Amino acid sequence: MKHRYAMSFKNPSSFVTFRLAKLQSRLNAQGTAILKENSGLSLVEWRVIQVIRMFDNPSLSQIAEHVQMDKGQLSRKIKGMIEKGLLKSRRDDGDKRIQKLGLTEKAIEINRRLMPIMEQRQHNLLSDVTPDELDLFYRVIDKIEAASKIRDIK
Amino acid sequence: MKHRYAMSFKNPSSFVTFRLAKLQSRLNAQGTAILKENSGLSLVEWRVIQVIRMFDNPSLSQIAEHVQMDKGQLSRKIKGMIEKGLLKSRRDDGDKRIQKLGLTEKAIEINRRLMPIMEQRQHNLLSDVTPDELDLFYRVIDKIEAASKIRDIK
DNA sequence: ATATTAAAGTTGACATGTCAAATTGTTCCT
DNA sequence: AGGAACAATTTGACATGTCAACTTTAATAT
Repeated sequence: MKHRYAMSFKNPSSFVTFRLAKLQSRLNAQGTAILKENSGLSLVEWRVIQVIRMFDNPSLSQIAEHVQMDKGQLSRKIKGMIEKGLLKSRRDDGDKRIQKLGLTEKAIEINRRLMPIMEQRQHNLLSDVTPDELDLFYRVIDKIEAASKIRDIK
Repeated sequence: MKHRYAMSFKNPSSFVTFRLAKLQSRLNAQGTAILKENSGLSLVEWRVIQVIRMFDNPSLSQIAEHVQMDKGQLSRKIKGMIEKGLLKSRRDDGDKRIQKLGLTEKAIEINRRLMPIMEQRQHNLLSDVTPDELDLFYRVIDKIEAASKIRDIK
């Protein structure tokens, strides 16, 4: 179903993208601060750990896909995380290009400690949002994301 | 009204922040690409122009507030935009610390050309979202943003 | 089979973002 | 008035993000 919007653009937040960017900026700052207080992790490191934890020894490319992140950046990040003793990698048996990534005990331990804090944060962020609203919110996000993948703009 | 969520966290998108970060990453890439094809502006430059256009000769701090951006970064960005002939600044008559920023003809011209393209983009992004859904979407964003400002986490 | 094309990951160059300290001008207090 | 506390902006140092080229291995197409 298509909709036509009478757009006024009286203020910059008339652009969804603008509004989202602003929110994102706040959430990043808050998330970074929480992680700093409670661990030595950066936001990206936290996200990488979540992805590895929730998927089965993903490859770098798969992680990049899940966190929608540049492979180059991720490559360096992961190297750093291996040096910090958070991740371990082993070559795939079949395809020798691929490195499968897993968490070390240290990362699992940090995650165990951090998880309740991050869940609490989520709870706080959503405390005024009803479950129905949240459902719809996710659905709209999906729609916008789907639309953002369509190549032609003009 | 407070809600308690039974959170499962089976996949990383169980975190709203995660889901939003991923969307944001896509939208940034798309926005940057569109601006590159149709102008020489970066995303931040585009946003700065919108803020200046929609408010009355704002100061650097006011812009920083509206785009939720680091003042240091903005300071450099604005210097660059002045050099590129997009912005003009004059010292405030009363308070000599403040610089009031305005658009040059060049920026106004670029904006005139870009505006329909960016509106079209917004239209495309939202084409599957009903006006009601969009309303709610904005309301949820507001709630999350409000919650993100509350200092105490624990 | 072998040549072409493509995928996974790495690297370098450069733009952007973040944080804190420094600078300059204002305001408030006594 | 004189100084402490503050606000607006700038600067420096350093982390992160982006883009494109490059290496190695795999898949595909003659």
